[in-house]
Amino acid sequence: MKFVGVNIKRLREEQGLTLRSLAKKLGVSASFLSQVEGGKASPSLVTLKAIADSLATTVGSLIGEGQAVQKDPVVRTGDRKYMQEMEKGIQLYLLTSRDPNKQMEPLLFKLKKGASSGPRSYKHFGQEFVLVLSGALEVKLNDIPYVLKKGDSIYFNSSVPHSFRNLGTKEAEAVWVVTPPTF
Amino acid sequence: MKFVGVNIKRLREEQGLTLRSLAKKLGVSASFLSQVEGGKASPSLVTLKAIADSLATTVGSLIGEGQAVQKDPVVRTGDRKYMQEMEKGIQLYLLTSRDPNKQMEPLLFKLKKGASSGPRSYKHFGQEFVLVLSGALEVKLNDIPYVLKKGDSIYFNSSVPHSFRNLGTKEAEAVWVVTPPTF
DNA sequence: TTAATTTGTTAAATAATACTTGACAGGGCA
DNA sequence: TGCCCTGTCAAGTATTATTTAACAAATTAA
Repeated sequence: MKFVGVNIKRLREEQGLTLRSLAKKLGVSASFLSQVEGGKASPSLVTLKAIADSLATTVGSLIGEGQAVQKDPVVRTGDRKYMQEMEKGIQLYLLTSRDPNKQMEPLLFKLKKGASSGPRSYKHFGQEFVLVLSGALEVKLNDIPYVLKKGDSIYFNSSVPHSFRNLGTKEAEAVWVVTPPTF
Repeated sequence: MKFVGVNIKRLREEQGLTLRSLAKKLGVSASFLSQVEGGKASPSLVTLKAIADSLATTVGSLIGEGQAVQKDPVVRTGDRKYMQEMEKGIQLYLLTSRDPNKQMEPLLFKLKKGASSGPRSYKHFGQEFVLVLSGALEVKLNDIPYVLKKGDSIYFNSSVPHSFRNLGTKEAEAVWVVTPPTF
């Protein structure tokens, strides 16, 4: 796992840290850190976590998870790819092109008047962010209802049971960003 | 690092995999996998990566990165916390409350007429998503300009040099989601 | 200039632990 | 009953994570 090292080295240098100073903070030898950076040694999970914390980043970042390069990064209003209706009256549009290395999945979420999603059983870990663009949306987390109007937003863990419902009298639109990507 | 194990176990069971079948796919012993799941042993980085791949997830997810529980998940339009002007005429508002375990950072991005950000030197790894809510925005990636109008969106790696500029004649608004969080 | 620190890197030794083998009890099913 | 499969544990082995110590090159101080 050499790619771990180069990232550590870059971050460390960017933060003006010396090999020894970082090593001291971590409680490991500078020599070992050097070997890790050079790909000549591979740290244990706990040390890697300590390194990530010290550099104010995540283990995932350090091992290069989600480092895709997009060819055509833009999705135009008219070119949004439509997902199947997940529930009656609920439409989803992809706001990015397909890419297995994406870290998040931005979607446009349209709910017709009265439409609601059943309580999604959590599939895997992750987090979600929703910003209401128009209309009114009720988001339930653990059966606790939150009413969101235009401009309101919400952030939560995907692991808590959650559902959406359009409360208003017209269609509701929202930006919905999920991590990690599921589509 | 016990929390690694429980996540593996849950995912494995969700996918209907037996301890031995998964172990065989990974090339490790079922016994060892059991110990890992039970927190009695800690896998090496490469094994953990293999596990993550086999379970169609990420190492970050497995070690529980970004598994926060938010107390008050909602941010109202009026309660958005204002960030300092990063550049002249550019305003940032937080769309979430502070939480060290967030995986992404959703921001509201307001650029006055003519405002532009200098080319951000990349600080660390990550990805960004921008959706234009009003006005027109020029995003430059590697000196390649993309003009985004209302409803257009863009997704790219933070590591490529990028900058923003308001092309229009009035203020431009955009949702800006960054991963991992920097604020 | 010269000496004294501090930088990153390497080789070899050791301490730790990742991983295996083999055996066990319990459950499902013929 | 018997057979096969499940997950778990103890003890051993093999691997490797980590340290110690020494080095050359670059910096800083005098």
